[in-house]
Amino acid sequence: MRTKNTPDGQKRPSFIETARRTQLIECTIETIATLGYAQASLAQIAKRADISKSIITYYFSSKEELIEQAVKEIYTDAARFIGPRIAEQPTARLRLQAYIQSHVEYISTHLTQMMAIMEIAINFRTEEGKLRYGVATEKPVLTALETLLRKGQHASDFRDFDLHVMAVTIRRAIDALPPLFIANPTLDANRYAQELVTLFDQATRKVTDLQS
Amino acid sequence: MRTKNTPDGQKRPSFIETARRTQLIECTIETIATLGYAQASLAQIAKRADISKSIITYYFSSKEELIEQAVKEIYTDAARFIGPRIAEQPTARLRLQAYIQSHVEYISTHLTQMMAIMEIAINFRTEEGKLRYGVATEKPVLTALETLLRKGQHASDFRDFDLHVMAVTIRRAIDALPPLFIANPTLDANRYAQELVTLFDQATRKVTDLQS
Amino acid sequence: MRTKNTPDGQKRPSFIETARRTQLIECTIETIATLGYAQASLAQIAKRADISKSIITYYFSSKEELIEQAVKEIYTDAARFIGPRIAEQPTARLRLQAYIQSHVEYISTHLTQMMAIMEIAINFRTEEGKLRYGVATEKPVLTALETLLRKGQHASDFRDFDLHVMAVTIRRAIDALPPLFIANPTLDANRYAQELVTLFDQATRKVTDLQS
Amino acid sequence: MRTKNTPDGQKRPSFIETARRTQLIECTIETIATLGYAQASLAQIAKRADISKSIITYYFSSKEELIEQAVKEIYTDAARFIGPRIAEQPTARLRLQAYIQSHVEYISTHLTQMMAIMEIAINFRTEEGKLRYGVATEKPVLTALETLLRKGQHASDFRDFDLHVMAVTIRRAIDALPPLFIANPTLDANRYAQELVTLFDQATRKVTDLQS
DNA sequence: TATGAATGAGAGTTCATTCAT
DNA sequence: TATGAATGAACTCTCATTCAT
Repeated sequence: MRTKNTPDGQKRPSFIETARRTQLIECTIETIATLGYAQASLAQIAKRADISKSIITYYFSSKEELIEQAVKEIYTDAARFIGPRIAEQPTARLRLQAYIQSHVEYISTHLTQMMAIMEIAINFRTEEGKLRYGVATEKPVLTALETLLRKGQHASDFRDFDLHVMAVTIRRAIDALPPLFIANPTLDANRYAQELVTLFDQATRKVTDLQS
Repeated sequence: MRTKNTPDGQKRPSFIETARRTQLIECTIETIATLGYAQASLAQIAKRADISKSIITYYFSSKEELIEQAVKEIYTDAARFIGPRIAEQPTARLRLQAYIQSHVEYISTHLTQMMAIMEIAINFRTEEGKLRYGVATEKPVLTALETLLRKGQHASDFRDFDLHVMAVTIRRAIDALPPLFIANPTLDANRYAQELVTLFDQATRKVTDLQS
Repeated sequence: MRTKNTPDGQKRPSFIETARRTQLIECTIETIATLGYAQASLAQIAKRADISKSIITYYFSSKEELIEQAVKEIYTDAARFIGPRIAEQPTARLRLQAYIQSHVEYISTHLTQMMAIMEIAINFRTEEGKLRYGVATEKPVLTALETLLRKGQHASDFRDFDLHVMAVTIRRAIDALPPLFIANPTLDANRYAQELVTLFDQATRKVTDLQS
Repeated sequence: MRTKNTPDGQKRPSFIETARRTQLIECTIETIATLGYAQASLAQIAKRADISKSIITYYFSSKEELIEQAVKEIYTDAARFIGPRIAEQPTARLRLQAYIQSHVEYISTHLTQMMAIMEIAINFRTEEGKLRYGVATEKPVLTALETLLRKGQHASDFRDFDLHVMAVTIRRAIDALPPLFIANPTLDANRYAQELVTLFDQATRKVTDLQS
């Protein structure tokens, strides 16, 4: 019923609709991040938005759709920030550096979203009981990172490590951040990023490159 | 009603009680690992144990206690396996190596328990809504690892990295394994461990040590 | 707000109003016939009409009124078709024959309406929980049929059966048709009508009339 | 969870369970008969039984199962009464007579059940929206009646009418009774049955048989 | 004239927990 | 020691209706 196409083109969502959907997605993200996935009932989300429960199902056909929209929103925004920062680097080594730095920067400035998306990734299941954003969903992300690393190996920037192990380790190092930052708000994101950069720079380096 | 200490002495748990508690804890672990934390209702756990739901609340004062016992059980068993393997190593470098290898070995042979404990860590909250096994709970684990690393730095085995960052990165690299092994049962644990060992060996090394 | 009579005269409904009301009644009939009474929510009706839900409550004070109008519409149209066909027959026997034939003919060509009206008759209840179109509402219909039959008895066309039993049986034989035709579209309406005519012709006949 | 088979045989339902299930089925039948299918929510049923809503889903896995059990119960009981009364008759004509009489007798003494089953037949839909006890379900009933009639035709007891039309007409004449009896409790069931018997006796008779 | 926005009531269902036996 | 029985709270979702524009 919401935002449907009409024969003569597309029905633009009204201002209020856009505002409400945005508001509801934000409240959903906040609620999940704050209370955890399991406690983020429609009632809690509505309470946070200070509206009635039914409004949510008025703008979203189901809780499932609401959460999927939230995920989409978060991913899109993150990709817009991070993507270009990596792409503009000329070498694999610099791209890996940019990969880490841009992720840390984005995460440290979007803690709520990052907590929410992790809660969702871990808990959101389809009707058949399988994780909606589980290992399979992460695959493209890992593949992209592996591709970056592989190019580095081909260019002799990197040593001959296992691509998958390295990619997973980098990803998990990054995913570790949201709870860290939330538990310790004074944590210095730049320093943390720099430490990670150095860590993985050494980890990926050819031994001979370290000489002298 | 449950075996509690009384001022005048101790009431030993009966054989049946011990057996039941063990059985229930195992079933809880399996259920959480298989269905996920949210789906692991008392009904599901009882179903898996092929007993009535009430038995659970007879032996455990609440679901909360049951899960806490399960966590305790898993931690204890893991520590018994891993602890000595690390302690017997003479140098920090070897201890780190043993740390990674013994963790990977234990995890790859206790996937159910590891999945369960991760589900619990991520989802189990107190009544006030705070994670019961969150960052605070992990602190001792991290501290121990940091101590290991610090000793290595003092002994000039390791370079001068940030202890916390390195410790977190190692932990997350290890925590990544359960879902990986479950999704890909043919994964070679030894190779994975060796890759991680090499990765963090290089990451912690002093540059000059790598020469020639 | 809706066309109501005022003391000083009458407010004629506008063209648009008439069109809308007709459209909405049609869509209501179709929806009820297709999805069943319970599934025929205002949302479904509006969807079928491709308009907003609110239009319905703009032109009809409530869902109750909408359905009552639909019933009225269906009854009126059916009566216009069937009434004259019966009236023009000279004898009771022929009128009964025409009664059955004209009903079967009308029903077989108005299946949607007939399904809808049956759904409504069976399900539509007042606020107190009583059927709005239950036995009481059917009474005039039965009385008319009973009158026809009584005249036949007085004219010695018919034997001395119980008027009410015969009338009810004839009505139910006719009411049975809509689901039959819908489930089996190849059903021959004329043959069915002829079978019913013969059936009730024999059922109403005096035994002596059947001789020779 | 209810009444499950165990390896060593069958787990008999407890006395209370049997009593509750019986009670709940009865209350369901009464509620549907009284308030209509749409108003017969679990809340209403529980209210009538003076228990909490959850008990219903404790004994029945879903509302669907509850209703199916109710249907089964009603059908079984009715068949037990009616079946033998028909079977014991030697000729088709007498069997048809017994068919009508036993149905009328059973219906007039089980009005609540008959109302309920009609409500259910008309309204109970599967998830796909199709009637659970619709035309298809009635087929065996009609087929049995058609078989009875066909034998009568073969034995030259009956004239050469269309089997399906006659069967449907007889069924509908019988199905008409529950609302009639409820609206008019003083109605004489025996007289009604006798009228129907005569009606269909004449309707099925060969013309020549009526001579003399 | 038309509609989007919003709501509260109530639907079926799940669940941890209590209690009597 | 074990369990069936029962409950109340909370869950997601549907719906007829109201209201401002």
